[in-house]
Amino acid sequence: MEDKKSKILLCEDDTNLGMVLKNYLELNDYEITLERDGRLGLAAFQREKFDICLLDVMMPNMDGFTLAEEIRDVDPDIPLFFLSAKTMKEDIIQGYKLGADDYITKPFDSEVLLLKIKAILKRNEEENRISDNIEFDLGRYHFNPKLRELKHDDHTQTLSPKENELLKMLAEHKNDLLPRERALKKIWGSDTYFNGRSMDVYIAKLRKYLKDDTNIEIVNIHGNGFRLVAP
Amino acid sequence: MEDKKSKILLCEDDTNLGMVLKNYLELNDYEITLERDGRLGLAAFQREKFDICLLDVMMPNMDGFTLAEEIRDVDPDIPLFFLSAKTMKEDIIQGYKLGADDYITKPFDSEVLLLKIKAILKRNEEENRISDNIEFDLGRYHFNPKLRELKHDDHTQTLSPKENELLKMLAEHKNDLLPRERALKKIWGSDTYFNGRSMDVYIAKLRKYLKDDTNIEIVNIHGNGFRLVAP
DNA sequence: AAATCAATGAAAACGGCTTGTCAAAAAGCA
DNA sequence: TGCTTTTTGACAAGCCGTTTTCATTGATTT
Repeated sequence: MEDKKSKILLCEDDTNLGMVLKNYLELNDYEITLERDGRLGLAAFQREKFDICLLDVMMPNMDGFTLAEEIRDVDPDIPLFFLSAKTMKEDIIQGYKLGADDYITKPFDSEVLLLKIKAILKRNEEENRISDNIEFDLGRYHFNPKLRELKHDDHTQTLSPKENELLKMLAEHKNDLLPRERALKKIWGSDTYFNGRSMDVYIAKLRKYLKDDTNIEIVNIHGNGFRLVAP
Repeated sequence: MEDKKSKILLCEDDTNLGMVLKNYLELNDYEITLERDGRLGLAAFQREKFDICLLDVMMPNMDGFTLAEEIRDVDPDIPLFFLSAKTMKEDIIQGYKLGADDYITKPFDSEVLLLKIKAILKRNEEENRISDNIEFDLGRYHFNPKLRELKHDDHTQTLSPKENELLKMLAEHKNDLLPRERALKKIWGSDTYFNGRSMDVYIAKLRKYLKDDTNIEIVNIHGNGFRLVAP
């Protein structure tokens, strides 16, 4: 499994600036989705998985602040940068209130922007690394995501990467809802019909692996997601 | 025992500063490889072995932070110094300071730099002396990487350099995952198709050497790496 | 309650990629 | 030069993820 490029959602209605920035960031090995207004930005966000969002404040259809709220509804943790010509103090304050990680006023130095992006992504990476060594007890089972190992008694099942990631997410939400959309975006990268079907296949596989402890169940919550029920 | 000169990788796009620094450090009995951009720096790093890296932050082709990440991939422990003009935003610097052993702002006093280099190298030398003499017990086997010797009962197998390095990495991660990519970058210099094939050949060789103790196994974790299972 | 559409469950087929293995070629080294 | 070490090439075997198909269940409308 290779290190994949980090994906950036860039919402900017100024086509010139948007394209220039897109090209610049692509040269620096990021994958950019550029949308030209807030509504399109939200659609892109709901469809794909991003590592960071760069939002222009003033855009047609939906402004950057509103878009930020919508995004925060779906993912409370994703880093947000606002790009804005406004130096109004109130705007900046509102930006940070919405949980912005940075508020960048135009014109800005693209090199500095790049370094800020890197800094944020690196911080997030390190946080992920901490949760990398977690293991789970599920009834009679013991689950080690790092080794992709699901044991019980003297049985050891090696999980495939996708099985492993899905079970890990379920275990992190043990006895709680794991929303379909969340899992699809995190593991499959986007919430589409076929990815959804694929996920169902994996749910079936996990159920088979876990069937030796009748106290453990993966319950479907229709139209919403799954819940791993376990002591 | 003879002291070999410590080798320093210096990446600096300002030719003047680069040459001055190179000469100064050479006068102080270090061996310097000077490269003028990030990509060349990485190439040099993969080609030779260094004791410390001095990286300019702003360079053509690949900036110092990115280069640092690449270097850390291959060798997580090598000391890194960043050299940078002062104009950078403090917070960015702060973010990256974590990975760096020092962050030096230009203009700097070369004498101070020299002292810092000495201090770091001395610390590392001591650590290396310790980790250099490690031996491993693997089931019935005893493995001495320094002598490249793998013994069991009255059998002694002398390992080739590559066999030795690979088994050493596996042993350092005993019962844990050794990621493919990590081993490839560290031992082969880069993660390419043919290097991967080569590594598989070596895994097969090691398995053959280790087959006399059935408690020892080198297990593949598909797409991920290998795990040396041993008591 | 019947009809209908959408969401889910389960099995199997397929294509692509990773790994295991053997052997020969190439590169290093004494 | 001979020897060991390492890389390359070819092929088989295995693993994985997606897609397809068909069956089932849940929600909604009538």
